[in-house]
Amino acid sequence: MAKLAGVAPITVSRVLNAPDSVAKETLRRVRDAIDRTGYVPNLLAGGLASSRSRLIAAVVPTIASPVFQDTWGALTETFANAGYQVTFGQTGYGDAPEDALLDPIIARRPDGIVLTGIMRSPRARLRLLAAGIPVCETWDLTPTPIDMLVGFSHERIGAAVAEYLYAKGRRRIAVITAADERARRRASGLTAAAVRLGIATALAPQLPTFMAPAPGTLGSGRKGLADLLERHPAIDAVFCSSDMLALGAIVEAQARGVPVPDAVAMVGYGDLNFAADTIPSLTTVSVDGPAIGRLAARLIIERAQGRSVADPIVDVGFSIIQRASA
Amino acid sequence: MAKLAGVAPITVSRVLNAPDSVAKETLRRVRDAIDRTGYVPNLLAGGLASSRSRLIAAVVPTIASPVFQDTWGALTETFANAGYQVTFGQTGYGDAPEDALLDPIIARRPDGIVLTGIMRSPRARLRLLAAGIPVCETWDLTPTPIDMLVGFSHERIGAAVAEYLYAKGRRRIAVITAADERARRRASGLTAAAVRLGIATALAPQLPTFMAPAPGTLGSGRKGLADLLERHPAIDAVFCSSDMLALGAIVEAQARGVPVPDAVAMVGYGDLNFAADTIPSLTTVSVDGPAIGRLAARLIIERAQGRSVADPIVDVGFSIIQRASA
DNA sequence: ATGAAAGCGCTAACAG
DNA sequence: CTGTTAGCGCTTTCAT
Repeated sequence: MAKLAGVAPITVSRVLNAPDSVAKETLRRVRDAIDRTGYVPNLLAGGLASSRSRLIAAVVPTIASPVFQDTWGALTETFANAGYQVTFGQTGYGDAPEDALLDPIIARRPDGIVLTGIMRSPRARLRLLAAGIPVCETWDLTPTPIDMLVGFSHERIGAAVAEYLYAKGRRRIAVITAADERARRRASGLTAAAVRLGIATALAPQLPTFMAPAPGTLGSGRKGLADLLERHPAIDAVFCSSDMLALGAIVEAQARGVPVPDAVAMVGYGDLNFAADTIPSLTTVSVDGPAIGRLAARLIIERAQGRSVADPIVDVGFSIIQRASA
Repeated sequence: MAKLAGVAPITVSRVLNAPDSVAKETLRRVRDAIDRTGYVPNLLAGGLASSRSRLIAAVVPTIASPVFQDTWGALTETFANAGYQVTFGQTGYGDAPEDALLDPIIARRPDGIVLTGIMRSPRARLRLLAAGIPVCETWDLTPTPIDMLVGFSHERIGAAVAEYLYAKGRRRIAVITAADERARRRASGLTAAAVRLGIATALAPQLPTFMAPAPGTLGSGRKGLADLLERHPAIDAVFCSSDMLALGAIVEAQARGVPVPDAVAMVGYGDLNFAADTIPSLTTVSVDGPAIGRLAARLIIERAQGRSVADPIVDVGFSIIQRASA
C-alpha cells in the first residue's frame, strides 16, 4: 500500500488518522491508491501499536430487550461519531455471570466498558479497576460506582408509582414482577412507600405479588393477573415491572370482564412503542433511554481522551406517563 | 508474566492455547502466576500474530428485534463454545447502508461475517470477497450467495399463507406490511399465489395493502386495519408482516367490534413469545431461529478452520402455526 | 511535511 | 516438552 503510493507507511497512517498533517498532493496520491486497491487498515495492528483499540464493550442482559433499545442505539451512534465501535456481550438475566464475560472483553483491550446495572461482584470490580479501562455503569444508581455512572433509582420509581396510585384513590395495590434484580427493587420501592402511606402495614408489608420469570412476557402478565385476582379479589391496582407484563394483565382483565382502569388500574414500565396504542392506553414509567446512552458514551469518550470528568455520577430520573389505564 | 513463572513467553501462550502440549508441572506453575497477577492476554497482539482474531462480526438491522433474538442467541452461544466472540453491527432498516459498516468491520479482521439477509450491493460483495473472510448470509434465500447461506424463502411464506387462508375459505385477503424488503417479498409471494388461486386477477393483482414504517408496531397494525376496513370493508383475512402488527390489527378489530377470526382472519409472522397468549391466539408463521444461528455458526467455524463445507446453502424452511386467529 | 528506526505483545516456524 | 528467532502491520518518537 505504502509503496504503491510511493510513500512511507507512516504517511499512509497519517492520511487515515491525521489528514491535516499531510500535504494536499500527497493526500490525493495516497487516497487514490487506497481507493484503487480497496485497502482497509488492520485495526488489530493499529490498536496494538497505539494502545487505542477504538473498541467499546457493552455488557447487556440481552441485546434484544426493547427496554434498552434506545439506549444502545444512542450509545452506538454517539460512539460511532467519535470513531469508536461498540460490541455487545450478553449476560442473560441470571444473577452473577457478568464475571465470566469480563476476561474475554478485557482481552480485546477496549477503550471503554459500559455495564448494564451496577457491578456487584467484588472480584469483577477489582479486575475492572486493575485493567485501567474507563467504565460506565448504567440504568441504576449507587453512591459507589466503579468509575462512572449514568442511571436512575429503581426504588424511587416504585415509590413514585405508589404515590401516584394513592393519589388516584387506589388502596389495594398488587405487583406483577419479573424475577430480575432491578424489577424486584422497583417492587420493593413500591412496598416501602405503601407502608409509609399506610396502605400496607410495617408488620406485614408484603403486597400481593406475582413473580414471573425474566424477561416478562404477555403470557406471564396474564397468568399474573389471573393468580392475583384469585388470591386477592379486592385489589384495585397492579404495578407491572414491564409494559409487556402490563399488556398481558390488561388482556387477562378483559378476558375476565374486569374493567380497566375502573376495577383495576394498571401501570407498566418502559414506555415501549405499543404503550400508547393499547386499549386502554397504558400508564407507564418512562426513562430517557437515549440520554443514558448519549451521556454514558460522552463520559467514556472524555475519559478515554485523557480529560477528567467533572461529574461522574449522573441521575437522569424518570417520569410517569399518564394514560388511560391508571 | 513469562518471567514471573520462569518460562519463555511462548510457553505462556501454549498454556493458554494448547495446554495439552505443556508438562503438568509447568502448566501448574504458569497458571499459578496467571491467577496471582490477574494476567489477561492481549488478543489484539495474538490476533495480529496469528491472523486469527477469534472475532465474528454479525451485521443486523437492529439488535433489538425480537424476531431475530433466538437466532443471535444461538449464534452467539455456538460461537462462544468454539472460542469466538460475536460483535454486532447495526444497519437500521434502510435499504443500502450495510456498505458503510463493512470497512470498520473488515478493519478488525474478523474470522467470519454473518449477514442478515442477502447482500445486494455489488461493491460490498466484491469487498467481502476480496477480504477473504468466510461469510454467511442468513434469513433469506438466493442461488448465488457470496459464500455460504442459511435461510428460507420469503416468497414461499407468502404463498403458503395464501394457500392456508384459501383452504379456510377466505377469498378477500389483505396485507399489512412493514416497509422492509423481506416483508415486502412475503407480501408479493402472497399476491402471486392469490393470482394463481384465482382470488386476485393477473391484470389487477394488487391486494388491498397497508404499508407501515419498519419496524412494525402495535400502533401501525391498528392504523393498518382501520385503513383497510375503511377502503375495503369486505376483506375477510389479513396477513401481517409481523406478529406485532397482527396484534395491533386484532386490537383494532376488537375496538371496532369486528370479530376475529369470524369476520376477519389474522395471520402474523415471527411466532413471538406473545403470539400464543393473545385473544384470540395468533396464527402465525414460525421460522426455526435457533437453527439458523447454530447452522450459520457451524458453517463459518468449519470454513475458518480450513475445512471445506459440503453444502454451503441451507434452507431451513418454515411452518404455519395454526391458532385461533385464522 | 515526510521518513527511519524501534517496538507494541503475541505466535509461527523451527530447533533442540 | 520448551526455547529462540523473526515478524505480524501498525504507530511512536525522533530526525530531517
